[in-house]
Amino acid sequence: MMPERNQWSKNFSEWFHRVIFEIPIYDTRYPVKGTGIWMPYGFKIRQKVIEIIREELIKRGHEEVLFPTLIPEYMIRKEGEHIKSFEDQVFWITYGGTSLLDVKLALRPTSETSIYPMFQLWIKSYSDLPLKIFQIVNVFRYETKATKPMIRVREISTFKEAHTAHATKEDAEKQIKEGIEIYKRFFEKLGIPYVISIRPSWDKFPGAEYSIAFDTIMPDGRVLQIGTVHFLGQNFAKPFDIKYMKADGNYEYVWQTCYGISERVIAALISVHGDDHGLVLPSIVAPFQVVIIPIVYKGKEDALSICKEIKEILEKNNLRVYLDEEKEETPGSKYFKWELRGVPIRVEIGPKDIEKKTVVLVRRDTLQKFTISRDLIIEEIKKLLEEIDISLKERAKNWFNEHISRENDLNKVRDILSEKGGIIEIPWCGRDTCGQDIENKIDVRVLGTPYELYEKPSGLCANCNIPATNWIRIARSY
RNA sequence: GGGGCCGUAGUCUAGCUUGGUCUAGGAUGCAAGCCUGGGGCGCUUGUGAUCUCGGGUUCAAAUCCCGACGGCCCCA
Repeated sequence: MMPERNQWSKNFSEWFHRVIFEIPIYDTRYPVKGTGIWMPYGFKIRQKVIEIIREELIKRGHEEVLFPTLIPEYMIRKEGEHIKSFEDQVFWITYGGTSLLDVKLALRPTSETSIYPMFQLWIKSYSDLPLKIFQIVNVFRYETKATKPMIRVREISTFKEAHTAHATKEDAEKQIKEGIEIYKRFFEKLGIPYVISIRPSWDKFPGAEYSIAFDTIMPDGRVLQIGTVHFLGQNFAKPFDIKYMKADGNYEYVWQTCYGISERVIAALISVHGDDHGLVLPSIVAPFQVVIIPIVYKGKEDALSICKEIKEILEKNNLRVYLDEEKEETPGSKYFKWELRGVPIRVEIGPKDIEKKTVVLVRRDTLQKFTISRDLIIEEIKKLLEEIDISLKERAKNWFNEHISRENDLNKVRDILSEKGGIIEIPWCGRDTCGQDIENKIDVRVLGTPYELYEKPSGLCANCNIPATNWIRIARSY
């Protein structure tokens, strides 16, 4: 019987708290608002996710670096629009020991202003370009609103930011496309559905020419931004004086891009695949892909040795396996525990199986049980893992698509968003004032216009009735 | 930006309105033992809270007041 998704969708906030706390993945009890601790199981998931994005970036010519956490005040203030927007969110270090610092130090809220002064030193000629680097670090933002574990935090513990510099505008725009491709592959590997939108001008990254963002839909219908790609033009190159010498001996400012993702991706990963029993992890990120539960009766302890043999065989075939040998815990209790943790496949081995040389396989997504011959275990498990991964992605995709629609009537939009949430596309005139008017009128967030090719709407703007020029996506968001 | 709610063992919670019977009750967890073991078994015993912190009111504060810290919700 397929596990239900009632708690998961109707009581998502509670569901989320429960799974991250009980598994445990993330402990929120640390006494600083908006911070938390990655527990071993959560850390393993995080590690897998990081491995994937790192590999994708390196494959496409990015090199990993590590910058300091502290940014001197004069540096963070160099780009006007940028600091204006982050001003209220910066944590400042004002003391060194007992003495007041002459130059205040910011805890990076993001790293443009710490990285670009070094770009200025590193980039001399066109042969230094393109420069493509990334780092995975923590960043700090003084959130004033209510914080939420992994989703709105004051210390973003897992911030992957890539920064690139190019000789021409065209090269930089090509880089934007590559950044988007990298993220698409990344989210597809994790099975997280998304839409890509060009953010409205009033919501772009401070200092950018334009911003493109990936959004997913959480089980409660609210939208979560899980990745952003920004075209910086020469907006930072000028204040930071990042110039290169062209072949003809003249100097030109570089063209830049940056793109980032954070642990919100992990929140999304955990959420989109879950059900009322807990997590369901795609095999690519599951800390354990298989858990073995021995069913040991008194006087029939030989199940354990067979379990150990099977564990070894599976591990030799590059599977991540956990054998739950805990003696005090009943099998039933173990089933619940490992279902909560989202292990894709459970193997049960008891006296009946030993007698018949079989094992029982249970898949986490559907909870279906199969009895198979012990000799076939490797093939069967590999096949089943693939099937589970495919059906997880499909289920997530289908659910996502059911939560995207098109409407013309703003009142209806408001009703749909408060009932089931999701993303709604409406025809729009393209004017900022009108877009912001929509946000205020029905208390929603404008995600932006579709990035991927779309036919244009033919009718009138859903808000102001002048001819529409594009679709605009709106949602309630985190 | 504005308004509201909450903080009691690891976790969830009773008690707070009307201060005294609270030596703070329960469930769950944890530990030991018995019994079990193919879906959270049962029983026994034990463990665990200076009632978030600081200040105030009072003969007396988990309970009332103020502040800080932390958690949550709603509105713009």
